[in-house]
Amino acid sequence: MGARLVREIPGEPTRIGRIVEVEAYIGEDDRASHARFGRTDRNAVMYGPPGIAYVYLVYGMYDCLNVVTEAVGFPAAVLIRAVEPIVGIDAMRRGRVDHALARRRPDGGTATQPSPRIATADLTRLADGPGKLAAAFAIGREQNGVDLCESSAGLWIEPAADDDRPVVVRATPRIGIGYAGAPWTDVPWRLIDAASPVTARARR
DNA sequence: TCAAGGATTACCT
DNA sequence: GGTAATCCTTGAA
Repeated sequence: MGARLVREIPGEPTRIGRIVEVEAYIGEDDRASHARFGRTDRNAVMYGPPGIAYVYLVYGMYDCLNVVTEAVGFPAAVLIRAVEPIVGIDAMRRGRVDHALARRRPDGGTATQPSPRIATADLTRLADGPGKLAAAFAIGREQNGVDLCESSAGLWIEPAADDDRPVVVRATPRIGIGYAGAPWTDVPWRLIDAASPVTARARR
């Protein structure tokens, strides 16, 4: 929380965002975790070393970025749910629009497809969800398995700057995991920076 | 092989 | 506040 997510793509401006919302998924016992069925092709990186990106597709249309945590052999990860845009705002907007365009079906007839209506004007809504964040930072499953502790893959995480605003942590239940059942639907493993304008509309 | 459903979002009422 | 969109992964057959 408060750390900086950095994205470097050749020919594009650098993107930097301050992490203000995350969720933790811890072990095979956690019925909300992708590791709940044990090791599979999809979740394999969760069983590897910490500091690695785990990127997966949700609902057939959005990618989500996680950071693997814990020791080798123990599956755990932190889902990055929202960032405050700091650097590369226009590139983030472009990422959102590009994602929306890619989602459109080819127009087979005369019907006009509406242009993507992406609310890119409001900075607090540019990357305020896991799918939006991945689109804004041009992150996809190609980044699954990259080392987030070094810069060679063009995607990494840095500590907060010394003069960054301190994080005010608020913990709540995780979002969208009703299938997990009690007690997993209630454990407060979602963390929010309560002082961030990005999380001001956060549920609960 | 098959059917079910999802760590979300945008758009509608 | 409700729900469609959309593709993969998963467990079961």
